Amino acid sequence: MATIGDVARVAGVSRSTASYALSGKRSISAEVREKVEQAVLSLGYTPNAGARALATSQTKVIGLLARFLEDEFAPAMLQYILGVTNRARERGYDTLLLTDEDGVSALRRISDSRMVDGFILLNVAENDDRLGILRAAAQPGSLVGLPGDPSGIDVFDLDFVAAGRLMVETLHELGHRNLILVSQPEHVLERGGAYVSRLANAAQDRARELGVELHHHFAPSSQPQIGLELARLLDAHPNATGLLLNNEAAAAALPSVLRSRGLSAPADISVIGRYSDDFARTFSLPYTAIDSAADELGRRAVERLVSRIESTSDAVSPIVDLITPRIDDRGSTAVPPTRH
Amino acid sequence: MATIGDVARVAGVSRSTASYALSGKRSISAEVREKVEQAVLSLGYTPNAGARALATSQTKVIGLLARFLEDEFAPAMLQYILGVTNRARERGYDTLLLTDEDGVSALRRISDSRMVDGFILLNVAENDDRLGILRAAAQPGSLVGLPGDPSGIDVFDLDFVAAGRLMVETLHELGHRNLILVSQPEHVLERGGAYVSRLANAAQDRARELGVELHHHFAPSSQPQIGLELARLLDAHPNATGLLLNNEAAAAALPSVLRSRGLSAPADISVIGRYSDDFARTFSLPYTAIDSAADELGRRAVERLVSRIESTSDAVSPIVDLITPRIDDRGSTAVPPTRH
DNA sequence: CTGAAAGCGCTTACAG
DNA sequence: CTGAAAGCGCTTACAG
Repeated sequence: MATIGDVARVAGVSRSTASYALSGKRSISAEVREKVEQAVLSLGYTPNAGARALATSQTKVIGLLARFLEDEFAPAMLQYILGVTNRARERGYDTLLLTDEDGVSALRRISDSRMVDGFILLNVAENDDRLGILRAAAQPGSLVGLPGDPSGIDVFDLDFVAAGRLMVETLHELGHRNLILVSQPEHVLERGGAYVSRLANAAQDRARELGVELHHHFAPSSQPQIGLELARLLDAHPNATGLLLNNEAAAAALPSVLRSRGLSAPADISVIGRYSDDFARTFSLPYTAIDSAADELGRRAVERLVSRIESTSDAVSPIVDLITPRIDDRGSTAVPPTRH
Repeated sequence: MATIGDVARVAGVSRSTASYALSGKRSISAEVREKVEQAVLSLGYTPNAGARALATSQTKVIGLLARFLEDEFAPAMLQYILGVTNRARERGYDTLLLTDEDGVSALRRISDSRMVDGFILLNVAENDDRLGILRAAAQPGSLVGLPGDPSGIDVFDLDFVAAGRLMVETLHELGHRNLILVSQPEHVLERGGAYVSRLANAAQDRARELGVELHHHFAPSSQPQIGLELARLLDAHPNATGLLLNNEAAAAALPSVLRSRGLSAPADISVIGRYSDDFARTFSLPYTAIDSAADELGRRAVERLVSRIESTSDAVSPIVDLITPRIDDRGSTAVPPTRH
């Protein structure tokens, strides 16, 4: 492989001149620039990334820490990952994907060896043990997922409080007064998925304010359990006219549950879910839903991280950026059916 | 960050001795080794990856090229990716995930800049334009997906010919003589997904040999089109007693299609799919299926790549490793119903 | 506007 | 068994 020395020799200039001609970091005569560019072309020169990293202390690589938890809907993760890799590339960065079981030691290993310029952490838990390492690391980081203590770090997440309120308000406005909220399993919460309770509590509070009866239940995240549980909940709350789903598996299972009971949405029951647009397409789910905005969260995390990496002053104060929930109306909500 | 120089100073030895003590590449007195290890611990020393890469020409990173094609079932990709990243880590490698639209230039960019020691290409097409670059690259590569011309490169794929035969044989043995095969859309084939026709042709040939009538159809890969098409096929072939699905969306749509027709598998119709075990779990699909073995393919590709990277002689001849299809019996096949 | 030189942090022949 | 030195391929002050 050609080196900058080869380029310099072919162009008949010094190595420093060749380097400056390529970086544009000092003025170069048109003539010399031309010769250098010719040499680069004829030699097919590309800078050696390791050498450049050593000289500049910049790798142009972002470390992406993905956690794959049991009982989590893994395909959803792909949207976050693509949001990150694609936007990173647009900003001139490549992505090192870290899927180690032990995120703490992966983070330490990559940080200490200076393999990346910054980190993005996915699936951040309420009390995430990776945050201590990240705060002490030499490289900046962005989180996707709001932890209990976000101090000192940039955080991006869906506004689950607003999401819970929005779900209730939307059906309340249509005239619903009796709703069921199906959350993810309780152990997701115990593991640190505080967004589950953020949404549920906000929904409860808003329901109380509006005089709406809200039945909140944690439910399994896999078939066939979730299907059975949905049927049980519909039996248990016969007066409920609306179903709020903060549980992807429940959304996927609902069509067949409704069909087998001879019900349809929104004629018999209104439904609002919370999942990604992509998830809706994959499963062809017909429900109005709050988009979880996975790719957008990934993109924002990258933007912020890159500007922090490239900013000279490191006194930029950290932000917590909660995306305002947006409803994708797929026509599964309506006024409640008139009882007879 | 501490350097090897710091370690040497604290341990009271030369930098080369410190380096050798850590690599174990020459014999070191127990006493010196002890002092060096102490120094490493007290300083929290980790080698700088860029410097090491520059000195050794080894990055300990694998480049993973993933293509996300329209009309492809994206979540399936995640299994391949995890198979690769996890096995790579076990072998001491990290993974650079490349999702560039233009795989050709991504491959060239990463190869020329010496950012990785080898490549794994996912979703390889019949006539994949990345292969030319890969063959000319300084780093070795493994393919997941069999191209038309695999010469000179290690290839890993499911044996789709055997899969087609196996599907037909399994139902033939049970007594079925009239089958429908649902393939992915024809444009998947046109785009280079030759596995579609490899499976279909093998199934056709085997059916002919066994005196089985086989109706082969390309079908859409998204809802609601695929559901309608399945219904149409069942109408068009009322005497068919078995359904072979080489189309993930068809498998996902089938439960509701059967239910709405009052049919059930295997009582009324036998079903064999071809998708990953993980896919079956996610959608809780009840069908017997040939596992697409995504993670196993990823793992094998890594094993081979690593041994090629680390082998001194580069005269190792390339292999084409086709995984023998394995049927996961979920009870959706039986003897055909007796007509009356 | 350009060049000679130092330095980034490692590894590894070469000498002893 | 250990050390001094060269070299990997860049970038960037320092000098002119």
